[in-house]
Amino acid sequence: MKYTQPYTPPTLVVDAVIFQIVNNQLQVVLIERAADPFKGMWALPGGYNAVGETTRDALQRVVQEKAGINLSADLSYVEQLYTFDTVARDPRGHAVSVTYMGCGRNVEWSKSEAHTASFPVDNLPKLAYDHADIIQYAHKRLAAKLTYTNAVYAFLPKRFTLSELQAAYQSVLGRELDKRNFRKKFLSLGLIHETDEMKREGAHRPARLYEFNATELEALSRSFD
Amino acid sequence: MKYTQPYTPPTLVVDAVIFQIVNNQLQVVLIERAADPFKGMWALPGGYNAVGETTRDALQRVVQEKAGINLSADLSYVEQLYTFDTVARDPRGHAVSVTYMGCGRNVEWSKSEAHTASFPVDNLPKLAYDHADIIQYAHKRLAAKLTYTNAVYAFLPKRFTLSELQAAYQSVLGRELDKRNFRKKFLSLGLIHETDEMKREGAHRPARLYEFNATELEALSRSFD
DNA sequence: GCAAAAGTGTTTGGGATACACCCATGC
DNA sequence: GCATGGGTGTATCCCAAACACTTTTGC
Repeated sequence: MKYTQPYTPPTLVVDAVIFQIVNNQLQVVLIERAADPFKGMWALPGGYNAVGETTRDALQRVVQEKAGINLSADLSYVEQLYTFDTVARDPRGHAVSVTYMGCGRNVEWSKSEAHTASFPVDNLPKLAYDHADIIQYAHKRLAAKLTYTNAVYAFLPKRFTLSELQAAYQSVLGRELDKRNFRKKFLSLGLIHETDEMKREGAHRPARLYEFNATELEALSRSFD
Repeated sequence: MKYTQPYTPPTLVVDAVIFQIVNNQLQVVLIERAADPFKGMWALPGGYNAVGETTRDALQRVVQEKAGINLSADLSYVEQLYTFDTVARDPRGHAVSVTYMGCGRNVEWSKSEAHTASFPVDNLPKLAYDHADIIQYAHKRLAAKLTYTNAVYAFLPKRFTLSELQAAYQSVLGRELDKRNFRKKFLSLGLIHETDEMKREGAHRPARLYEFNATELEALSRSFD
């Protein structure tokens, strides 16, 4: 059966805000636009959503095409963010963007992708479209998410030290936390368990390595912070 | 300039979850479908989003057309919820739905709209499409929203009693709250102020009427509950 | 021995929870 | 005077916040 469609739909696009932490800085993966509009400016990886594919599938495809990143393989957490739809956001015509946010660590792109790079969220280049707004929105959501879920796991290796965990929080929240209170609180949440492995690195006392009990998103019993 | 569009976009639709509280029950406004698919079943008011109109504008239009409700006039709080996009959600073809949630009180529709009605969220009729999922998602989000924002104002008249306020919370959260603790906590948030007016009704002590300081959404200093 | 990060406890204040009775009114 | 909902206070417990020194290692 065919839709009796009285209206022409707008173009549908998807865009990805891909976060990772590098040198204790929260960074976003961007691509440099090769063509107009906004040629030479940086933008979120994104592209068209065709009929018959979900936005999540389209995202996977365009992030692979545009940035050489495999979403499912490289990002341990992906969620839909918001749908941006102001009529003038794309100068070529009305394009509705369903945006996603993803978090990973050491996100890799093929070397051929010379126009892919990762920038600190608090020091972004000039951005195309309304992408600066989208990133700001994503950052706010991410910070909130860390306070009431176990989402940090997405930024960390399988085994990690408590200092690394705390540093991840600090990078996302943008402020310092008290070491003793942080450890006490986090350990009391029961999300992680210690391993018998230590991390020894540099001229100082080795650090105990921990693991998450679950690497799927779950709500915290008491919200953090 | 014209898009060089390599893909045909899916159909874009908008759907509204309109909440109100009636007899201390959280209810949702639904319309009875007059045509296939899902003829005779109930559904969220919604419809096509044309190129050139924002989803918010399309929502306003279709909610007026389908349910005879004026969103801006009748609902004091509206927010975008989520975009549902599974390919099979509409049997006629791939339709991506940008959904919104709105809250109001005594939401009115014209008498001619015989196929519009309001149902308790915990006792819904058989619903078309994936609308049961959408309502469940909206309800969860609404409950969360009440705990960290002043969003309840949308369900209440300009002046209201503390018992009415508490009842609104209870209807949304689906559980009882302690009267003394509720009042102490809510008053300490500084969101409302008392007026010199009393509500006298029935054979019992009159109740002090209160007003919100702001009727725009704001975050609570300490989260509620 | 010294530089560097890991690790560790206690005190204090404030808010969450639990809980029961008197007040003002209409009839 | 009685039925109905409005209105009020206290004690306890847990958690958040503030805060500084010792431990283990590599060189």
